[in-house]
Amino acid sequence: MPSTSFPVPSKFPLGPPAAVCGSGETLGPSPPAGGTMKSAEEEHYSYVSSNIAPGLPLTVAHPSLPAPCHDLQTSAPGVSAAASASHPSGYGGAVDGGPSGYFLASGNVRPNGAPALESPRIEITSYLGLHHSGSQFFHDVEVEDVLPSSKRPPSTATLNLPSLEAYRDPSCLSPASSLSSRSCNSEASSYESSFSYPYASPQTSPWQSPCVSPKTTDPEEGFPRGLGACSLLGSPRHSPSTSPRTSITEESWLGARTSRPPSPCNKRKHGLNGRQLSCSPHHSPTPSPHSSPRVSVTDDTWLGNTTQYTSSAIVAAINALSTDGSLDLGDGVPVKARKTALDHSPSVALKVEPAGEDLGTTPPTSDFPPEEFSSFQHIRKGAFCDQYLSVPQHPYPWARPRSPTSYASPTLPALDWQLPSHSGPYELRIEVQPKSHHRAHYETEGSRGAVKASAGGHPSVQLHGYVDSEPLTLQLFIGTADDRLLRPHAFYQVHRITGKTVSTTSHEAIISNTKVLEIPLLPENNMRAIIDCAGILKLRNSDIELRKGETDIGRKNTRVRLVFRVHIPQPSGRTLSLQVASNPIECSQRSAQELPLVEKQSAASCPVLGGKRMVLSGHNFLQDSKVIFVEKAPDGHHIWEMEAKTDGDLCKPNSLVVEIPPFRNQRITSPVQVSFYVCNGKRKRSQYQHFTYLPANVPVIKTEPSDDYEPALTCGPTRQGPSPLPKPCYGQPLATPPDPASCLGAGFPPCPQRSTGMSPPPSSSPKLHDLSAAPYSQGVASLGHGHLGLQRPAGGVLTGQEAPRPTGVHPGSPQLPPPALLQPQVSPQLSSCCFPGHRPALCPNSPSSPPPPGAQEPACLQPCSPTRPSAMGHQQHPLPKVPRSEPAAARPLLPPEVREDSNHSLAPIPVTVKREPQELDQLDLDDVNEIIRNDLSSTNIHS
DNA sequence: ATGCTGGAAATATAC
DNA sequence: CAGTATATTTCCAGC
Repeated sequence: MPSTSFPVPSKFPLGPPAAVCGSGETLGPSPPAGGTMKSAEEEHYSYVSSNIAPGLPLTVAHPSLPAPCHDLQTSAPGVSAAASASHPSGYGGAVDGGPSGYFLASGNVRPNGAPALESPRIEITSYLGLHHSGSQFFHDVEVEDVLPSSKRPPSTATLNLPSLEAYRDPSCLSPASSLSSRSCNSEASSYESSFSYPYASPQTSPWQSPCVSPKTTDPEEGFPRGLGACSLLGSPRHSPSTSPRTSITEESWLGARTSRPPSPCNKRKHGLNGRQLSCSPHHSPTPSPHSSPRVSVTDDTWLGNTTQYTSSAIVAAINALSTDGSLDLGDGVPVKARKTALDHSPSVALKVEPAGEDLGTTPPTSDFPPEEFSSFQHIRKGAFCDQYLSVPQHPYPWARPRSPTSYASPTLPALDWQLPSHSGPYELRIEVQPKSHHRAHYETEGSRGAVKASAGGHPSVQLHGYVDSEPLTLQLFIGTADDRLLRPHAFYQVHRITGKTVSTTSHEAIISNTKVLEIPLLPENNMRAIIDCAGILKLRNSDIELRKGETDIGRKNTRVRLVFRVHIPQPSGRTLSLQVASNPIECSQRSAQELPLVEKQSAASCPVLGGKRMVLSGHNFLQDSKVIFVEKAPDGHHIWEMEAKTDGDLCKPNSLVVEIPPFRNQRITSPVQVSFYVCNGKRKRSQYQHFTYLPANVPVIKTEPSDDYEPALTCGPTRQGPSPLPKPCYGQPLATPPDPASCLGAGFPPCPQRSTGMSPPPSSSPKLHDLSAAPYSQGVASLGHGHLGLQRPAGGVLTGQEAPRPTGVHPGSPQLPPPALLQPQVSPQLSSCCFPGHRPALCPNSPSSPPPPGAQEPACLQPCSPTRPSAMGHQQHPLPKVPRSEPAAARPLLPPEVREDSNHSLAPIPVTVKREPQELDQLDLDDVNEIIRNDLSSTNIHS
């Protein structure tokens, strides 16, 4: 099929497309490629939609849903919108945020979207700013400038790439690009689905736009492919496998990029080298097969080659597109990869990204394939925003007409915004939680299937309170599961599963570098969807970490949450957005087999005297497992640590009985939140579980602590009571998510919505706090600890779980926290920040950069308003906040506790401070510092 | 033949 | 800087 499309190799026409849009153009290209390519059927759904989306309103609602359709819609629009918006604002985030809140009124703009979209375009500007890096996306121009011609051209389209890459991050472009490439590359192999994304592109990020557009669109599927196509180009060599590498391109580009050099790069390269070849710049590498994927990376590198690439890439791409493309690719690529690749060739292409880049730049144009492009283009243009989504989507003929719907809102809230799970009569709830373990698959592997429910079957989500007859679209993406605010996970992407065993139709879309699965919610099904179409794809850490804007590290950052969103059109013309996150899911093979996991705890609280027994339910408990209770200071330091007695005889792999130790201070007058974790050895610790000590005398009533949990937990409803077993507290958890409602809430703090309603409520408020707190805490803690969450103690908010992270998984986060947090959340801000400076990267990175809090915050506030996009709010908070939040969350809490603690005096029990924790923290810190360093260095370079 | 797994070797990183 | 411990990725093989 595709081939045809390809037709133009030039295809890369993407370029053209892009052109269309302007920035979008970039996208355009991609789409084409992708779109076309795609193959398939599956995709088509998407495609269609996508396309539509832009054009159409998503809304989707419509019946169309029926199938595929919906796809598009929604998301896209929203996204786009947002994206666009963002740009303008700044970075993406902003954009979104900008918008307003959730609701957005789409109305305004949206519906048509067009208008709105355009605005978004603005983004372009941004890009520019970004420039290259950022630019990735678009930039054709930019690219050109920057890049050597050779490269560019080929790549041209470039944009695409970005997009692809984009997958996630927006961050920075440039670097990203490289990254992306990698990603791409890698993907390539895998690709298929994924591909679409370009992952890499981190940059893209920025706004989405970049990404968005291109990718977005379709990401996946089609579009993406498009991208892919592009990529392909790039890849040339790789094409086969490597193609992906395209990345190379990127890297090459970068040259600078180098900056990043950081480890990742190195690693990769090495890797490549080692393995494949790579390295070399050119493709040469091509290396081997498999590796190929990686190789790509290597390639990436390399550079200069770009040119070469280009051509070759192009060729490759073409081939690919053509169909199959198979051809080429073949080479190195491992079988699997190949297959995929081929099929997807497009995908591959995508991967190529690099090429994309180039391409992007260039020319696009031309070629576009057929109609589609046009379509796309149109769409895009119109939409803009759409970008994301749409684009890709496809043009395919098939595509259906979309309906119209509604979707309007261009401005859907950014994915890193915290949204409530319920508002007014509506509640988005996860009826069946996913299993706590799901081994994610790499691009180089075949799918490992859909996420399943612990009791068999699959997770299910239902929207309660919706009485309209219009179908809606349920969005699903992979979110983080750490104690910071919920945001798209940089190292994991949702993977659409199709086949005989899948009963739920779905469509992929890429929003701001994050793959989003769109699933129809039909009134006839009581607005309930069985999620049997969602797998989890793991992106190589090295590919993601190189992205410029990326501040998180992948190592030991293997837990995710399924995040569901639904956008409900309101009579007022606005759109109400609800979100709920699942319990955490451990995606690492190793971690799943070795790390203890606490799913439930029979008690959530107990009087300071302790002595009660608590039953922990979970996995990987050993006879010698230890349960450590910890009280953390706001800054993350462990004020008190106590090993609880366990009954070895009663220990089973799935359950552990512990005796709650007495708290160090028997005189507390208010509940104190502490944490505990199960330790199977040095680096084998479970996540932190929340626990609350109650004043001995006081009959405390509050439940707050539990709030979040409570629902879930409830465990100790009373707290004290250890009831055996209560529910699952989800200990893990990440907290929030667990509860449906809660989850969101947390995020938002600001938000009104929830808050409004909720705030008061335990959960909500708490949550909010949590979130904020958490971030901060971490921030504060700076490092390691992070967990401050605990602190919240008072509040009882439990964040979810934190992990005792020995590792530092989040390391980055913690420290970076600020940055990291910022980015995500703040997006807007960041965006803005970034934009201006480009440095998006900087923002993130620079720790220092504290974000312009002011700005952000403001934003936040707005969001807060219920309707609004809380997004901002939280985003901001996070960022700027570090400070703030902390204050808010942490401090509040702290005060009490802290005081007491500090006083110790009170505390009868001597406080024992373990160092380990600290060590851990240190580790984290180190990691963080390293990251920061890298970022800075890269930054400098750029500058 | 394909997709989904579970295992585990090969690598890459962290200590 | 080398060696060891861990974590991540890639491969294999079975169903």
